[in-house]
Amino acid sequence: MTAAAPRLEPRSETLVDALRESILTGRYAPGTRLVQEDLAEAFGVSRIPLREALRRLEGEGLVVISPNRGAIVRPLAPKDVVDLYDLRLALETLAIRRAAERYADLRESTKTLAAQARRAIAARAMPTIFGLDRDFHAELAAASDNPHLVAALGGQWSQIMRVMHAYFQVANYPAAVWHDHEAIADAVAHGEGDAAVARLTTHLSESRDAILAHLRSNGGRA
Amino acid sequence: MTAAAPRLEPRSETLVDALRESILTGRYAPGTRLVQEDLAEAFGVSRIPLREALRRLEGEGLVVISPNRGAIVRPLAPKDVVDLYDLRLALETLAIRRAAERYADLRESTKTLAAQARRAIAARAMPTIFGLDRDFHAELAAASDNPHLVAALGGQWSQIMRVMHAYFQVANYPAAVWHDHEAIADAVAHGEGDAAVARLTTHLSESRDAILAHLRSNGGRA
DNA sequence: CGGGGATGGATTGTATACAATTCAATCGCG
DNA sequence: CGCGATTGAATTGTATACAATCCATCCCCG
Repeated sequence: MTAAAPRLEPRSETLVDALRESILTGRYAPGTRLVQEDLAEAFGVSRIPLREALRRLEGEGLVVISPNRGAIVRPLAPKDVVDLYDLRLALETLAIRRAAERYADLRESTKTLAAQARRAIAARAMPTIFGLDRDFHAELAAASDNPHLVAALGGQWSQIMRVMHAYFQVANYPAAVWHDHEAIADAVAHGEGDAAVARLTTHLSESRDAILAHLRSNGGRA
Repeated sequence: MTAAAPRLEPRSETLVDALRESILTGRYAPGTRLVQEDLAEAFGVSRIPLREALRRLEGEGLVVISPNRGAIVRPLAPKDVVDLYDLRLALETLAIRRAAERYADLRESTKTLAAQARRAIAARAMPTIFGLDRDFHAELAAASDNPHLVAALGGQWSQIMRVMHAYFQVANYPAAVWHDHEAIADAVAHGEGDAAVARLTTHLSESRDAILAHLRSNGGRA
């Protein structure tokens, strides 16, 4: 297992995931210059697939590429946190409204969602928790039956993860998060869009404020 | 001057614009295979910058790339029109709300917007009209002072343009469009978010329904 | 005839090599 | 001593060449 397994997918695919991971976890801090040759050597590939990976991350908003000047990890100011959560609220509100409209078709998946939330309350390992949070919101998006919305939310989620990681390195997930998730899932399952949206609104506001408070106390650097 | 002027920007930059244009205008129809070598020869470049251009268009949702199978122009079904307009309404609603909140800071640009709309009523050339419509909504997005929202809307706009082009090849812009724009701009300029959103909602619904009716009568292919 | 597997052309994926651009440090001139 | 031009290393952008993959066709065997 130490030797590389034979590749099934193109290098640029795995590169995107590896680079994204490195950025989300803060291994490459905001503002860091991403020199193509260095990265290529680090990942054991040539610059060609690496450049494509950077282009895709640019599309996700994780890196900024200036022509002839190279790529940097996108800086992240407190205002970005506010803006991102504002946008996310609008998108997830739409997702919930559409999901609640078709709740009859969703009985199974919403039950799964709520059960997942309840199980998550017991979880402790940080990567697991991140994954569960991500999965919950991804499923919620999928329930909207709007692929374009799903894509838009997927793109934003990378940014959100970056923000959350900066925060949750020190603090722990408040248990309230999972109760919010359960409440949202239940409301959607009963077609109560307004209730679900209301809960989501406070859910996101609290997350955002907690992150902002943490950032400010730490001195929001770039 | 017939010879190519010295390039200022990288080839891939101009390529993205050229390819996007070709897709938006329908020169490359939905579902068309985009063979790298053919395109590279057509544009007089190698495949390397072309591949990067395709990656960026993938990020905009204009093309779909399957590993080892190549790229195609993204298909566009009637449901996509519904989903896109649903998403667009949510995004522009947020833009308007935020813009209306800071209307005091926006006096100049909203005046420009409204004036632009009035001038547009007289316009006749199709490319001009498209540009004016695009500019209006882009300025509206910018007025929100949320760069992430601007980026999200910018990505969606490519899709919208594709949809609109399919429609407006035969029909003409109804003059009502510009009156809607003017009304929206005025409402924003006075901080009346609700009124602006209401007008936007009908504006988009009408556009969407007109496009759907046209698509259905023509037989919605791919 | 009918189906499973080999085979070759077409196409994508990647490495290497080279050209073009940027940026900073240095030099020359006033 | 100050300031603009110059030069060169570092880095990005692109072309060419080659390897890997896919897909349709054909062949062989039942």
